[in-house]
Amino acid sequence: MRESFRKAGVPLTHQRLAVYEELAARHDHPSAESLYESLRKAYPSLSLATVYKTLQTLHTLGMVSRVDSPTAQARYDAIVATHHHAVCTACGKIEDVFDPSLDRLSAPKTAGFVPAGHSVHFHGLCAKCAKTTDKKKK
Amino acid sequence: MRESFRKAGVPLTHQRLAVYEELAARHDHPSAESLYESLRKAYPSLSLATVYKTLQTLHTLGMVSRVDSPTAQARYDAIVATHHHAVCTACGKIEDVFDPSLDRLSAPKTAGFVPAGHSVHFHGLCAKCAKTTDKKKK
DNA sequence: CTCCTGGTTGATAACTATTATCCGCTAGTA
DNA sequence: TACTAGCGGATAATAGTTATCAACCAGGAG
Repeated sequence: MRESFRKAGVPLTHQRLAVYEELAARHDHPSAESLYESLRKAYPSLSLATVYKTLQTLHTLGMVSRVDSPTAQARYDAIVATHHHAVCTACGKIEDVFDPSLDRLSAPKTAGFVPAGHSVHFHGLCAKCAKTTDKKKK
Repeated sequence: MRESFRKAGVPLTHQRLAVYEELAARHDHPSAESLYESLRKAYPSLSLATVYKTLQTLHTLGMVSRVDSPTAQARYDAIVATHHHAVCTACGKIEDVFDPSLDRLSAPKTAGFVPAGHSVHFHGLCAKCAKTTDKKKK
């Protein structure tokens, strides 16, 4: 934990530790606001902006994951048939993925959950961005 | 098309037709704003709010699908290991789904895409909301 | 232990995506 | 063609998130 920060060269502050510990203790996938509400009891001076910035930092360090898509905007599609998506993490491009084998995934075994459908999100680099990244490495 | 509207009892206006046709003609999963930009050339009087409202209408009619998650807020998770989610469409609750069989999905065959990972989103009703819906039906 | 310095914090303003409001107008029906 | 419920347009309002910037703290040098 402490090492992860040192390795990345970012200071380990009280606030960052507090945000991470709170998040690790909860299993309800809280939003930034929700974390802020919980934390302000123990740290009244904590700012909401700090929670956002800290979550961002932790995310880039790979210590935390985001549940929802990284693009804030809702994006639409005239294709209603079941299909899946490949999202480019660099440019945000969304490509359709048609693969019937993905359509027949078994429903989750979580007790009482009534499944209505599912979708698979692949994330990675699209052809164009993969090439660009390649060039940078050279 | 025209029937879908009649069946649902909603008027088929020029604007709705225009939005749908534009969306059907594109395959880049445009956002509301992006559609608005394209449409305002042919329909200068079109309002952005109308695009939003129309997309919402089309979505509830099942004629259009949203790519991103329905919850606007980003939600975080201290679990970095590969796992999946079951999202309740009624209350927004997110449950973790651990199922190794889902972790080994084949990467998309889209040309040039460099996959980094994937996640499966189940959507449906959680145990609590399924019960509530049941009561309403009675 | 103390000082220094760059990165961080906190408070707030700004910004972006989306939704609500209100009034004039239009699609669908008779 | 006339009627009327619902829609469209313009704008304000809202929610979530990010930018700004002065004051402050963590962590290394001395």
